[in-house]
Amino acid sequence: MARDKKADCLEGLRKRILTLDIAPGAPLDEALLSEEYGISRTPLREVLQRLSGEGYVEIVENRGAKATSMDLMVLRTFFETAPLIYATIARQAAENRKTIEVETLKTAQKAFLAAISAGDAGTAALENHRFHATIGQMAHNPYLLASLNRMLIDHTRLSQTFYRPATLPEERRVAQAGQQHDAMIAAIEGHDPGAAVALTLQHWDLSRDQIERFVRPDPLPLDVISLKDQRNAV
Amino acid sequence: MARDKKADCLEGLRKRILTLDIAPGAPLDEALLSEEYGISRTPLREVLQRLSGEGYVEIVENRGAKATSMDLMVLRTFFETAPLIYATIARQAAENRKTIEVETLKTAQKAFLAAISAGDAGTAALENHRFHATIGQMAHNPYLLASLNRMLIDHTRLSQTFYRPATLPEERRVAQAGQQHDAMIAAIEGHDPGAAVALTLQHWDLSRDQIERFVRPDPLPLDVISLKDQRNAV
DNA sequence: TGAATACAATTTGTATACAATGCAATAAGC
DNA sequence: GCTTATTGCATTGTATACAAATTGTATTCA
Repeated sequence: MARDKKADCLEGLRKRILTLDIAPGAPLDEALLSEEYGISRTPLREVLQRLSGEGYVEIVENRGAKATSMDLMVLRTFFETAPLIYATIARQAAENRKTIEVETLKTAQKAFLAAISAGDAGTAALENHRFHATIGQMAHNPYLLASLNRMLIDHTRLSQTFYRPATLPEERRVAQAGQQHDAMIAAIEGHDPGAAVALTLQHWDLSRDQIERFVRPDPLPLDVISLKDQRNAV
Repeated sequence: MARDKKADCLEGLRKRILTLDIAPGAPLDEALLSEEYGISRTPLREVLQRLSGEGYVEIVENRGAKATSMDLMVLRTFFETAPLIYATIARQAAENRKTIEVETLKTAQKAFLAAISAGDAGTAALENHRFHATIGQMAHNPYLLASLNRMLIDHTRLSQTFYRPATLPEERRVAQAGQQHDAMIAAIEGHDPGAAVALTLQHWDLSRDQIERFVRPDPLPLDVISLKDQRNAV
């Protein structure tokens, strides 16, 4: 299996960053990682350079690499920019997709649904990432693709909780996301840019609401010790 | 001067690709370049990886690096996408610019005008690149910045002839581009997103017309040998 | 006590030697 | 004659050893 260790390392680090196994801002130790993936530091450093170009990590000279951080201002920008990029990519995917690419997209969707059914949250998030990255490819626009791929990194990291539904309404939203994917496939396959854009914006709304719940979760219960007891406690 | 050879190499290769000194699709020989910049292959390869991430070069495993190519379909996409990215970046630059950044932009513009006055076409193109990259920074949108930087690479390569005006109308257009820059600075400094967008679209129109003249130049004269002579020639 | 400095330890950056891969030219087989 | 092997060469990929830089710690002196 581990025939191409360098590729494994590249893919492995991508996954670990996307799933928050490596947290935003966490330092990446060259010696440790090269040991872990069974390669020397030279190719590992090339992997880090590449990940830096893709937006997964940030490298500072003489001070090593970190997983790309997500501060408040960037988050704000993320919400601002996502609809524009996603919608434009969807439009161009519907316009420019090749027949063979639709099959790739359907395969990604199948894997996505399977991961949801299996309750495998990490895999579901990664397969969702792959689904949207595939649509990005289908737009055949290298310029916008650069933006999209950067957005998808943060989007996947932000939506980690999405595929671990705790309540019935959450579960329903996950199922709805799966249905929206199917509708998007149909619009893209049918060369219908208008529908692709509309569906994409709906999909974004669903995702955005869920992310907001992740960023601003319900506050911890105040009444574990009742307020009255607290007053008398000291 | 050549204290940090690696940085020189990075910057040098960027410039050579932007000025078409290294043509689109041209292979980059590791041994040759490392010799040329006085560094070993290890850091040179890291430079190439980085340039790959920035969109300047394309690396194929076991087959080396090439300057990113510009085929017909990509060119079409370029014209399609540029207004959207440029306008959106301009809007956000006007909204989000910091005071200190305006000075940086003015410095870039000064260098740009100086290069034009000096008739230094290569430098003018590079300084124009720097001007627009600076506006990109000022938008404080890492997602869109990825798109913008990729567009600017191809834009600079396509507009190489622009700053080498051969006729009076061309010279006038170069001067107009300089004036538009000044107006854009004012709009961004004045926090006027609407004006920034409008000016940017005008600037794009000017640039697009010039690029079209570059891509589709005037046909070679047919009457060097008159048509009548041609008919009788064979 | 606190600031400054010298030193040690860890980490990053680079050069070189060697292994593996791909390409091209030539030779063998149908 | 055309396709298919084979061999040699050129180029890319990797490991290791070493150099440079940064960080943390201890020690000295005001």
